[in-house]
Amino acid sequence: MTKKLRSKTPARTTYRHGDLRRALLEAGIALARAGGPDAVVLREATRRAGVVPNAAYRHFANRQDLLEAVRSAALAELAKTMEAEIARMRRGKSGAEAARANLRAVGTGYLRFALAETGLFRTAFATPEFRGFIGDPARAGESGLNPFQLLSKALDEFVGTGLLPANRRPAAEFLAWSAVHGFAMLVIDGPLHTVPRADIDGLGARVIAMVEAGV
Amino acid sequence: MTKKLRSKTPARTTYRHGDLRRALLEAGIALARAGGPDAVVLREATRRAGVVPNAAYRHFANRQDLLEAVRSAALAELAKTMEAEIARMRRGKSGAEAARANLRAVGTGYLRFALAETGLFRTAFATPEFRGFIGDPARAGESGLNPFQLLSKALDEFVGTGLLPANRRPAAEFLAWSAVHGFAMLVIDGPLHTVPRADIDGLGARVIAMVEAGV
DNA sequence: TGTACATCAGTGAACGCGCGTTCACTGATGTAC
DNA sequence: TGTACATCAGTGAACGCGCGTTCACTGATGTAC
Repeated sequence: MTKKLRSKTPARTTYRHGDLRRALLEAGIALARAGGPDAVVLREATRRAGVVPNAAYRHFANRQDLLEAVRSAALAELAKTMEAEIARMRRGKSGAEAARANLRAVGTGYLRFALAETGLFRTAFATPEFRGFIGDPARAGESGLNPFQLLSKALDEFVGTGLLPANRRPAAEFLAWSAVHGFAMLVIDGPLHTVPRADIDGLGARVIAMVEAGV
Repeated sequence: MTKKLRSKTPARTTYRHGDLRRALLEAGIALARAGGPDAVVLREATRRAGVVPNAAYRHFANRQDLLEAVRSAALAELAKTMEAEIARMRRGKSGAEAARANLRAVGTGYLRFALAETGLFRTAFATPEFRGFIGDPARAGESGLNPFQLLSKALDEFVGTGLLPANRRPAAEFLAWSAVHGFAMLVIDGPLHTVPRADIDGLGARVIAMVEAGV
């Protein structure tokens, strides 16, 4: 089937849309970016794609199905942000120094995404069970690892370079994740919401230091 | 799809209800307990109170006003759970030992409430800004301190007994809170949801230990 | 080569849903005289 | 003491809202012959 590239603008001259699935997904992502998971409204996505509401049912089973696709995209974007931070902070380091930079980058990238793309971040985690989060390759970044796997890898490296005793390694992901995730929530939705960005960055660094020291 | 419970009511014999405000608030709390903030539906609260929907407007300005009242009640309950844990764990200790027990109790009580009263916990924090959370006496427990103040006090005691250098005290609330809050989220909504309770308690203790060690 | 036809993407219209909220009312109650 | 009356808690009916979803359709496209 030949795919025609069409703009996302509603003015369509052909009867067929061309790539409606992609257009709906992108509209959904835009909605999530602006307003979080509840803003991913099927009718609004079709409106933005310049199509009648029920046309969406040719490409998604229902609203939930669209939302899941948006979630996957959000997780992949989170992974990419983390990977970029890792590449940046790790440059020119090796051994224990690199391992430290790596773990910090994982936390920093996570926070960076949470603060810059709040709507997508909330969408990524807006589901009971974080379904499929751990070990779903569809939600990965460039490296093929999803956000959870990037964290795991960073902790493995901590053990490998002797920064973390092997007996404290199990489940350490959840300690680190708790601290950084909780901090993100306090900033996004909570009492730190109105604190200036520079102070937030400083506090974020202390959270990550707490993880390094306490894990 | 969960079936919505329509509540029947003891038929009223008088024209006046008697204490409709309290009845609506309690219905709201029950709804929040069972289903979180979105479940606090004005019409359902009036149904449970055995009253016509618009009767609620004699006692609350609107739905949001009712929700705020429910939120306050939820925060007060959280404070009480924390106070109970503090009383229990602190018994017979003094000095640094008491300070440690106190901080642990703050974290443990917070987690205990989050896991036992998930709906109320989510309701308590279901608002931009956690409005009024820090320093609002209406949301306090028996001691007159709200949850945030209980944490602050515990950290002050850490400084007082020499467990924490004074220069690291500022904003330490947010480090501790991040870790424990994030952990609660991972358990309630996240990948730890299906982990057995005993393991959760063990992990929770490690989170709190991480805070103690890393703060 | 042209053309008949099957396929299926998008249309048009309509649904039921439960919600929050507004309006004009009714009737029990407490109080002033 | 009784009674008129103001107050205001709760009633009854109705609204508009936007949503997700279903149904029967139309018409552009690719392919078999």
